[in-house]
Amino acid sequence: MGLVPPELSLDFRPNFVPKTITNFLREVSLIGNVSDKVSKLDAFVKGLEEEMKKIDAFKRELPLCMLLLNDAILVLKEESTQCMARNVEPVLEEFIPLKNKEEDNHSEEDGSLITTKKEEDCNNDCNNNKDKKNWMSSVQLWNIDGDYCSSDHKLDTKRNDEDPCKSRGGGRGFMPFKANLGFAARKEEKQEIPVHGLTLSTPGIKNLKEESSSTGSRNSCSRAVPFSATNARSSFQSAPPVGLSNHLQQHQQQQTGRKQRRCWSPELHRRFVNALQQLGGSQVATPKQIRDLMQVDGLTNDEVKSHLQKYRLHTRRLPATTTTTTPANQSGLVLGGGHAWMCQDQFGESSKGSSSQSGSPQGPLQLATNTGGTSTTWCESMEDDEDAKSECYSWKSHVQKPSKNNWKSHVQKPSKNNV
DNA sequence: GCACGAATAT
DNA sequence: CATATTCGTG
Repeated sequence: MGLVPPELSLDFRPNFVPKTITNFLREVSLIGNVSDKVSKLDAFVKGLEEEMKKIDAFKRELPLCMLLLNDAILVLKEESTQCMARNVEPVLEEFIPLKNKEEDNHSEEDGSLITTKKEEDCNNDCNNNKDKKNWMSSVQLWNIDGDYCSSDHKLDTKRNDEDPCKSRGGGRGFMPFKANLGFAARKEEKQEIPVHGLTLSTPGIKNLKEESSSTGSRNSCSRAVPFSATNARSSFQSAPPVGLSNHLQQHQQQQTGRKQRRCWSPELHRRFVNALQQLGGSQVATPKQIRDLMQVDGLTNDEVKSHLQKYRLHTRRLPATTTTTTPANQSGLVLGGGHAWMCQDQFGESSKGSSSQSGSPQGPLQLATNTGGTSTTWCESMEDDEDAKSECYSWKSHVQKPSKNNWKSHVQKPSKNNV
């Protein structure tokens, strides 16, 4: 857009007249009868105005068309006016083209632009599917949202299988909403191998640190994806696609030193949340219990612990934004910073005891989209309850104990961890 | 020695 | 940021 050629520049408005107009004026100039001239001019203007209306809807996408039409209309009107005024008719010369119509096609380099086009062409273009299409595609503002929503929805409703890790190029654990914001899309949509996310899909490889350092990517999943270019390096142990036994995983882990990043797919998370509910909430549930309930093969305590930690973290710090904790939110799913947490656990009430939900998919999840990018809007509902319990928590949060280090030195437990 | 939560590293 | 690891404790 910023490339408007001189001819189209607003600065030239008074001088720039498309050839078509020029030719038209030339014709008109040949007419002796002034009234005829005027009527002809008016007719043309009218036609242009009509065209203008037609493309009005596309003005955003066809600014140049609008501009040209507008220019033409102005010029013709002026001409018409002058004509009537002088009753005679000299003028037209000023509109005489410097180039010939024939030049149209090739002349200027920018020629590609509308400069060479006639109004009609322009109009045609305007009505042209192609343009419309472009226009439409460029509108994406809502598209994005829609996309996001839909995909999201998809996940929620059918989340049976695969899941984001695989379906999305760079998918990450939960629903990677943010990712696709418009541009990003282009990235390698690696559709590589079907790494079944679900279950624990631990994607297998451990390209961990090495590759992580190279790309710095933080997409857990993508990282895990076996054959991605970035991972090429770690190919030496191409990942066993799916179910990779713990055994194997461990083995690999040993080799690489670092554990493979677990991709917490929505499904996985769902189970996690489910387990939480059954256990009475994130504040009381312990990693081990959770893991047991989740019944996910290969899932480790540490992983659950880690996830739980984050979960708590997120659920607990409710935006001081007060309010918004409408009861309605209770079963909501919340999103923050791109991740969606399903805080369904409002076990506060019912849920807890009922084992009913264990296997079955949880009820309808609702999304509380918070695209704001701003941080959180965690639905904590239940967490409120928990906050009550958070007593114990509070002391934790009061980390402030600086003495810690000192103690540490004193205590100096040499044991296990050091290894 | 295990399980946790918190802190820190990646 | 999300996840993994480490640390300090009970």
